[in-house]
Amino acid sequence: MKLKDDKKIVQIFQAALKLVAKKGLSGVTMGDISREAGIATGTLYVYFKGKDELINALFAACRENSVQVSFKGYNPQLPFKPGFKNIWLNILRYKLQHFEEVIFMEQCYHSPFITAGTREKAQQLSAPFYALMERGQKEQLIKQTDTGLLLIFMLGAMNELVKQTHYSGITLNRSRINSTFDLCWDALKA
Amino acid sequence: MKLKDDKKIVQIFQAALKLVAKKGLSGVTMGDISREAGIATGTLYVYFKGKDELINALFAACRENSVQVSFKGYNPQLPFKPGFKNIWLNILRYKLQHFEEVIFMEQCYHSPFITAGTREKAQQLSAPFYALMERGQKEQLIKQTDTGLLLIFMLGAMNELVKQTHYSGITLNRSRINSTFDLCWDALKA
DNA sequence: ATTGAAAATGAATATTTATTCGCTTATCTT
DNA sequence: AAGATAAGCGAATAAATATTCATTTTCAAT
Repeated sequence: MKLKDDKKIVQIFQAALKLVAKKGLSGVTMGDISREAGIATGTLYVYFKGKDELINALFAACRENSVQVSFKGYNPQLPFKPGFKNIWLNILRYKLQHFEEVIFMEQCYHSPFITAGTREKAQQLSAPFYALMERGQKEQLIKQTDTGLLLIFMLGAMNELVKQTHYSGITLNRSRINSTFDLCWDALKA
Repeated sequence: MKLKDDKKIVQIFQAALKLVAKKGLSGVTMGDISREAGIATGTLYVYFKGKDELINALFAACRENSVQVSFKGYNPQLPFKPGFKNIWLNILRYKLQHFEEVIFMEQCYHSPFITAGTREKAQQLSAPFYALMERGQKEQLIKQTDTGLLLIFMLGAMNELVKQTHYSGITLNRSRINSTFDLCWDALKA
C-alpha cells in the first residue's frame, strides 16, 4: 500500500497558486495545473475529487496558514503597540512572501468554486484579529470606531500595498515599510 | 440601414458586470451574458469580436468612468482638505453605487483577458490622483511619503471597505462614512 | 410601399476543458 | 519474493463553452 504523498499536495497547490497569480482563476485549467506540478492530469483526481474540491482545499489551507503566521511571536503580556506592530509586520511579510496566495484568495472570493461552508470557516478564523482591536480600544490606544471598520481599513491598505508593490516594482525597504506602518498607526490611534 | 444600438452595449455591459460580481470572471459564459442582457448569443458578436474584446472594452469603460466621476466638483482654487474630502467622497460613493465594477476590475487584473495595452491606458488615467497628493504635500498638509504609497493606502482601504460593506451587511451611514474619512485623513496628514 | 443593408437570431459547429478508465508502476505486508 | 493494494499515468470520453453562419427581422432611404 503506497500512501498519498503530502509533498505532492504541496506541489499541486504551488502549481495552482503560481498559475492563478499569473493568469487568473479563469485562465487556469486542470491540465495547466498538472503540467506545472509535473504530474499526470489523472493524478490530480487521485488527490481531489475535482476542480472544485482542489480550489476549496487550497483556499482553506491558505487562510489557515496566514492566520496562524500572523500571531507568531505575539505575547499579550507585552505592551500593545509593539505587539500590534509585530502582528502587522507578520501579516505584511506573509503577504509579500506569498503574493500568489493574496491573488488567489482575492480571485476566489467571487468565484463559483468556493462554497458557503468554506467561506464561513475562513470568516471564523478572523476572531483573533477582532480581539486584538478590542484590546487596543480597552487600553484607549486606538479609536473607538467599529472594530470591523478598523480591521478592514488596515488589511485593505496592506493588501493593496502588496499588490501594487508587485506591479510597479517599488521595493519595500525597511524605511518604506516603517512609513507605511506609521500611516496605519496614525489612522488607528486614538 | 439599422444602426448598432448604444443602449444595447450598455445592456451587455451591465449584464456582464452583474454576473461577474455574482459568480466571478471564471463563472461567466457568453451564453450567460447574452441571456442576462436579453439578446441572442450571436448578437454579442455583432458588438464585439469575442469575449476578449468585450472584457477589455468593459474594463476600459469602467476605468474611464470612475476617474471622471472622482473629480466632479473639485475646484483647485479652494482649500486642500475640503477638496480632498470631496474627491474621497466621490470615489467612495462611486464604488458603493457601482459595486459590481469594483469586483469586475479586481477580477480582471489577473485575468488573461486584459491586454497590456488596456492595462497601460488604465494606469495613465491615475495622473490626476498623483497630482492631488503632490499638492497636499506642497502645502505641508500631508506626509512627505512617496505619493504612490499614500494613494495605495487610501484607495486600498476604500476598496476593502466597499467590499466588506457588501458582504457583512454593514450599512455605511453618514457617521460611519465620516469615521472612515477620519481614519484616512489621520493616516495621510502631516 | 419597396428595397437594400445592417442587426438580430439561435441552432449547428468548433474548440476547449473537465473527468474517467484501463492499464502500468511503485510500495507495503506477509 | 510474491501478492495485494494504491498511486500514477495519459489517451479517450464527456461536458461545457466560444464562435460561426444561414436565415429572418428591422428600419432608413428611396
